[in-house]
Amino acid sequence: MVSRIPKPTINRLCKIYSLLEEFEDKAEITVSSKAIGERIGVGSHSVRKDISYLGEIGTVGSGYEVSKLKTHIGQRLGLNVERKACVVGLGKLGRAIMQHEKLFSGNFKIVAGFDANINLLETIVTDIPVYPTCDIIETVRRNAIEFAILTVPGHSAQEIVKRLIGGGIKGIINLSSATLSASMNESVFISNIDIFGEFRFLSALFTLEGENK
Amino acid sequence: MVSRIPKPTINRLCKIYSLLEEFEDKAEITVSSKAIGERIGVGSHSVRKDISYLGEIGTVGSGYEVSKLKTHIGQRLGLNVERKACVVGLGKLGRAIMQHEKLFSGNFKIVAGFDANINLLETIVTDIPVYPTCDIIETVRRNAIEFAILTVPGHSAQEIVKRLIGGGIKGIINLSSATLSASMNESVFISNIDIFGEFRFLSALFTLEGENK
DNA sequence: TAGATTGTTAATCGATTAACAATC
DNA sequence: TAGATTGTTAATCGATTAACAATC
Repeated sequence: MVSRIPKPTINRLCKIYSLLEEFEDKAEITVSSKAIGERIGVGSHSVRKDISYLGEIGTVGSGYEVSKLKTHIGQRLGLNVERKACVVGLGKLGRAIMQHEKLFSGNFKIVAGFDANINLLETIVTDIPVYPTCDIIETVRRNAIEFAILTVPGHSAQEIVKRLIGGGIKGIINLSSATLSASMNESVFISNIDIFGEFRFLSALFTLEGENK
Repeated sequence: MVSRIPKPTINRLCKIYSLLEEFEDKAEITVSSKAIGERIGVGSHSVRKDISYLGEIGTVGSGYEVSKLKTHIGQRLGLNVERKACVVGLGKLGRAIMQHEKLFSGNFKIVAGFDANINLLETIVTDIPVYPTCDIIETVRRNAIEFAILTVPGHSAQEIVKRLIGGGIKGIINLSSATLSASMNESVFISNIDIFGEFRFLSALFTLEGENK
């Protein structure tokens, strides 16, 4: 039996997967753990250890076959499955993300947008259908939307999450300034990304530089 | 001598700081580690441990004084110092961030924008001065800009970073799909945030659910 | 063969959690 | 006083790093 995969490893495997797409475009046949490590910013041991969670995939002496490794990672992590997503909060940031179609390489598709401001909805020009936030539960359920990206003001984030969960959402990327966490009985994955908070963090690291490595 | 502060702790202290701003607005006088923990999604022990890196600030039995704790965190992490920042890459995402002035509560100020496309620059309506990317080094240096946010395509990220570092930048938030790392001799903090990669990560977590807690 | 590179084990490192004495 | 809550120590947990035998 293959053991549980640690979260940091899952994260790196996702990065490796993206990298392999790039190598495939360049028609590279094989790649070594050293080459991968240099690109994603970790040591070659880490890369080998991470990949070893998927089984024995490499060839001693010559490295990994690009297409084979990509297939293994994709299958194990379910990265080849198409996922439907929605954006909640159609301010500048939300609209920018909704229309960033190019970055959704392959398996993600934004199928709906939501905003509390009905007047704003009328002004949005896009192929993607947009709805008022009161329709979240019904729309998410009807379209079997699995993931959501939150770009609403921090104070309304918690309420929106409740509705998304009510509609059966499976994962949420929270770009609001609020820190959200799923309560015990709810099986939803929440990833908090606070871009502006990140400025503070960098600023703090800089202040503490020296004493802190 | 106070020991080195771990990175996860620094990150949480930043979150606590934001929270304290909120409590201050609500005119709360004191707050307990339990209350803080509930809001940032960690246990009360973690909160106490984190705060204890700053010294003995709380009062046994009644918790922490909001304003006192905020002052301590702010001073130690340098969060009260005003920082100048710039945005490189003025596509939809970059413009959205540049104009998100409201979220820059207090200590961050975006003083410049850059884009490689000179025609695009002409069309941008904003109070913030914008420049072609070839002016990065000179502009960053002249204005003593400390932080940069990168919203350029992945393939040009590395080249832009070189210029930013050439201008003396201290921290970079990288929102491109490329994973960047500072080489040994460069003292710059880089934070990689791949919003679209995060979708993959969530999708993988969901796929592995059950076997992986 | 000789050089390269994997997969795995063991050692190290660092962070989180638990528990509790101290005390307002 | 009794209840609440801190700061700290010790125990646990998990991830990273180092090293190397195996082998193409």
